[in-house]
Amino acid sequence: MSQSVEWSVHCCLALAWIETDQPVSVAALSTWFDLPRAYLNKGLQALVRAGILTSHPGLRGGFRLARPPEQITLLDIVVAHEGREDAFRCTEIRQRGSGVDPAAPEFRRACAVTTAMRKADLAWRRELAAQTVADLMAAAPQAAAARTRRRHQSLRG
Amino acid sequence: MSQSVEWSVHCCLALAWIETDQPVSVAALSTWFDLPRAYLNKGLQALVRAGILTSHPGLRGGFRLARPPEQITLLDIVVAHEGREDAFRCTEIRQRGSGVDPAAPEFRRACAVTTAMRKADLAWRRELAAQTVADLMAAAPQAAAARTRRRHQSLRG
DNA sequence: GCCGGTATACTCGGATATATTATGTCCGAGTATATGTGG
DNA sequence: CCACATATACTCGGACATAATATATCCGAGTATACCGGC
Repeated sequence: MSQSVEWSVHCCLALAWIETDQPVSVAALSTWFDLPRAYLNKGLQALVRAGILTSHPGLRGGFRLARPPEQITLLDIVVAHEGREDAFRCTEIRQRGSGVDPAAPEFRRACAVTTAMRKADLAWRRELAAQTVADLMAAAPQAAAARTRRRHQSLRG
Repeated sequence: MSQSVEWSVHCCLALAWIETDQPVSVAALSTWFDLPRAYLNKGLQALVRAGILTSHPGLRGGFRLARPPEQITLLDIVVAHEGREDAFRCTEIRQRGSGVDPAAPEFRRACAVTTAMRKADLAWRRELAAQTVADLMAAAPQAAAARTRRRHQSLRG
């Protein structure tokens, strides 16, 4: 899985802990987490396209959460990066080779292999969808939230 | 996910349906499924290293299942290709940046983000481990098994 | 007819290219702010 | 002192390189078979 997913989740957490409407620049976030600024920006753009964040150009610009942390799931963030399609791609190799009629009734039903894989994929997605950014905020230690707010304060000073 | 996973599962199904101890060459398998022979071989080698298949060189050589279909899970096959580690890689970015003491007590506990991701990963693995090749044999239409056996017969003729 | 040695055709296995994707970098368009100027 | 035009510094956004990985291919080492000659 893309590294950007991890970065994005931590950035969303930080933006949620700030508890303010003023945007946070990618420069600040990249400094806080010691990440390559330009590439982090690329990842956050994906979240903007997915409607998870909103971006604001100009001085004092940056990124904000597009909606409350309770309404942002891990699945949302993962899908923003990896896309909505399953990790397992069925290419229907059961229909390949000579002497196979693609119109045969047996192919009306989905491939058994694909069905099994999709079942696992759905379980994975179900767990991701059950965890919101707000849940992570509650699970993380208070020190993490405090550190984020401290860092945010020291921006203006 | 690697394409080889799909190929491997279908090959294991074929080997199970054959119901014989004589090995099947990668040449035959690649013909049956219309796949690149050499690259399919590479994928099956991974299964051999994982102990799922056994390989037999020489004339009339090929691949066999190393154990009964009931004892081969989808997780076994996936792990043989993708490795045992989680798709999500935690790089502990919570500890990065200036003014963070890596020895702080808060870091004794696992990263909340990683924990959430791992929970989803475990659910995925649980579903994969619950499905054996034998289960797939039962779920697939009889026509698939029959076609495989027919193909195997026509090898010697 | 039977046995043993040998040639052979076929097998896997790993070393070697190519294509695709992920990662990383750079610079420009655009905007909110700060500043200076005139009223 | 206030309003306004302007300059400016800072923002994101996408176009452009590089590294890593997945995909594909080729050729060699090794083996079970088939063949052939000798007994």
